[in-house]
This record gives sequence, structure tokens and C-alpha cells, in this order.
Amino acid sequence: MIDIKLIRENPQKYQDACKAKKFDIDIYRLLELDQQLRFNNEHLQDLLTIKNRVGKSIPTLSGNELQAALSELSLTKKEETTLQQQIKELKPEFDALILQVAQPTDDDVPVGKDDTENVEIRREGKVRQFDFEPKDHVQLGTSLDIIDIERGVKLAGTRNYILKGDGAMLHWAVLRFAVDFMVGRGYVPMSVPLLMKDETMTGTGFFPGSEDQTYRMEADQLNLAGTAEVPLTAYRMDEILKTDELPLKFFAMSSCFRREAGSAGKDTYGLYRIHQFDKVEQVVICENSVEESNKFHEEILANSEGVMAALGLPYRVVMVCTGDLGRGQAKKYDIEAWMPSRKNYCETHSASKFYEFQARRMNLRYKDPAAKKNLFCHTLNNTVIASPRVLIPLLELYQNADGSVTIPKVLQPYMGKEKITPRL
RNA sequence: GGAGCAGUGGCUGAGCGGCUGAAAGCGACGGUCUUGAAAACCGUUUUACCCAUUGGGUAACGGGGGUUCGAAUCCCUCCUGCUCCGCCA
Repeated sequence: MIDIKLIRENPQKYQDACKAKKFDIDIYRLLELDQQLRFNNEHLQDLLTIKNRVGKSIPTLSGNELQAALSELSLTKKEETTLQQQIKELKPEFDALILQVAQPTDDDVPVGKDDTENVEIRREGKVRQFDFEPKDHVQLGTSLDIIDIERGVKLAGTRNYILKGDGAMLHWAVLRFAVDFMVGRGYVPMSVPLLMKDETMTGTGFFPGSEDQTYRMEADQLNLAGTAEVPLTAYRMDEILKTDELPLKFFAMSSCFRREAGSAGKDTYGLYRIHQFDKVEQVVICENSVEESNKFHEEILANSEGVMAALGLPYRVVMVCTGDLGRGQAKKYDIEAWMPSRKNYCETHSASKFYEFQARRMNLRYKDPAAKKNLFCHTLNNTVIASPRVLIPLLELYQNADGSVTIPKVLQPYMGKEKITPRL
């Protein structure tokens, strides 16, 4: 959410920000509502002042004076009711609109319409050239009997799968490695609930907007989180933190649930785009400072790059363009791993910087001794590892001519072996 | 799921129609004292918003609604917690 004061000062900036991110919001309608609400509120406040003053004198009055006071109060009350009625009508529209105003992006964010215009920053690692005809991850998974998509779909419908034997082990190995890695970086491990209230979804910025992408438990009015970003970021929601608590650095491993509505027919092959997966996610909550936010944005990116490097996966870092940014994101880096079967670098990580956009929605603040008041925190998050998507490059790049798959060194302790071999 | 009890400031806890944005204690912060610390003593200490130069005003005692000139205090409802019962991974 954006501070209404900032919008008043420079409405065009926010109108432009919405446009760049392809959100159709009428900032000027918002300002109009704001003005009416302020006018009504001021008027109401004056009325209440009178009401309080007269009301307080009531016990000291009697006879005609009392009657006069009471009739004055009944008049102000009538006026108060009218005003409150008007406010009640205007407020919901105002609230709904201001939640939709987009966070302006940093100046260095490239302008573009969609993900095809994201800008590559650099490439890391060497893409493997095969001297045999490589299989894709589905073929490998089937021949090694470690991935069973057909039966996953039988049980749970399209975009579902089952990992089996070394497939399940490899999946967990990757996650466990990521967990240990993040512990090593000093982040606090968290095990969190995944059925989230609407307020939590709104606080983190997923609602309004991503209702279509969210599995909803209507009977209980809860929502299955699509990422542990939601519980981790909202963990201290509605609180005022002590300055020395900051920065908060968390990570959680969790299952993630996504409806993938609107992507019918897209990425239908294999384990790329699925309804349920597991992810280790990192979140940083820091003080209200652009420098701090930038510092931690680089830090969480570096954490994930550390994981990719340890896994020996070639990847590139891209800066996401305006048209591909979410409403609240000021800047975002994606890490894209090389996926041989897709013949491209494909997204495996997404490092987002929000400034106070989420914190303001969640009313997450801290006492700032310098400013001598409560400021909204800044929030950031990034994937540490998401599996089974990362198994795509992992299996495909580590395959051998004989159909086996070598297990990356750092994962071997978790697997208790060096190779996944076909059953005979 | 049923019954009972309860939800007040950072915490404990009083208030149970106007004098209460809220006693008291603890904690925290600042000061005096001290070589330093502790103790003692003094002071400060909820939040958001509005108008104005110092200052003034409004709202909030779990959420929402109601009664009343006036609600932390009475009523309704929802939520949360605790205790007992039921059911159960």
C-alpha cells in the first residue's frame, strides 16, 4: 500500500507507476474520494467536539438549560448520523482503490511489457555440451523409475506428479541442503502454517489480485499459501518491533499451492509448472531505509546464487522489467537455470524488494529512535530453492550416457550414494 | 462440536455509565548520586489521525453492531484464549 500523502503530493507518479506495471487504476478518482472523506471527517470531528463538550455539562444542568442542551445534542446527532452515513459509503471504495495502487519501481528497472523484455545481467556457470543424445527429465524420471506423472495425475488431476524412491530422496536432498545452507547464513528456520487468513493474503499483497491463483478453503475462509513468503513476511504483522530486533532474517521450507489459472496449455510438459511443490523461501524484514533494502536485496540474491553454485547449476541473473513486476515490487531479480530440454534459461528463483509496500498493508512497524516515531519496516524475499522445478536442470545436466544420473557432491551426504542408476 | 470463564497500555493488573486514554506494580528510557556499576531518589513512557506558530481537537480498553445526551463499563453478535465434556490424527 502506498501512503496517501505521497499520492496527494505527486499523483501522476503513481498513475504512471500503475500504467508501467499494467494495472488500470484511476488515481484521480482515489484523490477525489480522499478529498471528500477528509472533508467529512473534519466536519465530523468538529461535531464530536461540540457533542463532547455539551454532553459533559449535562450533569451540572437542570430545568430549561438541560432541555436546551438536550435539544442541541439531538440536532448534532442528526447531523452526525448523516455524515457517518456518507463516510460509510465512500470509505470502502477508497480502501479498495488504495490497495491497488502500484509501488513505483526503482529508476534502474528496465521498462518493458512482459517477461520477454527482462534484461540479462550476467551468466554464471558453464552450460554442458553433450556428446550423446541427452534425455529430458521426464524420460530420465521414467526410465529411472523416480518420477510418476501419470499416476500423480490419476490421483490429483492435471499438473500433479509423484516422486518415488531416489526421486523423492533427491527432492528432499535439495531442500535439506538448502535448509542447512541458510542456517549457515544465519537465517532463522521457521515451520509455519500454510492456511492463511484473508488479512494475511492482503497484507502481503496477494489479495486483491491473485485470488484466481489461490486455492481457497471456503468452509473455513482460509487460503492455501502459494509460498512461505506469506506466513514469514506476515509473522510479526500488526506489531511494533524494537529497533534492535532488526533485521529479521527468516527462512521456511513449505509446500506451495498454486492454481495456475490462466496458464492452461502453457508449460504442460513435465515438472515445470505444477500445482504443488516444495520450496525453501527466505524473507528479510529490515528498517525503513533504501540503502538497507538494497543491501539485503543483494544479500538474498547472493544466498540463492550460493545454492546454485554449490549445486553446480549454470544460471543467469535477469532484472525483471516493469511489465513483469508485481504490484508491490520495486525491483526484482530472477535467477534462471539452464534447462537443456527447454533449451533456455528458465526461472527458478525470484528475489523481490518491496520497500514498505507490504509492511504498510500489514501494519508492521518498528520504533525508530532517530526519527522518534514508528516507521514501517521494509520487506524482501527470495527463493532459496524450489523443487521439483530445480530437478529439471539437475537431472538433465547430471545425466550420463548410460542413463544414470550423477548426484552433485553437496547432495551425496543426503542421498547416501553418488549415482542414481536404472533398475535392471 | 457442547458447557463455563475470560479478553484493558511493553507485561501484570485495577476500573464496571460522565471526575478514566485509563490506578498501581513491573519493565524500558532519561537524570541525580557513583571512579564505574548496583541500590536509592526524580522524571518520561499507547497509537493513529485532523487543524494550528506555542497549542488545540478526534478516535481507539479483542472486532463489529446496539442502548444512552454520554459506554472500557449495559445489551447483541463474531473472533481469540483458558477450563471441563465429547470426538479424533
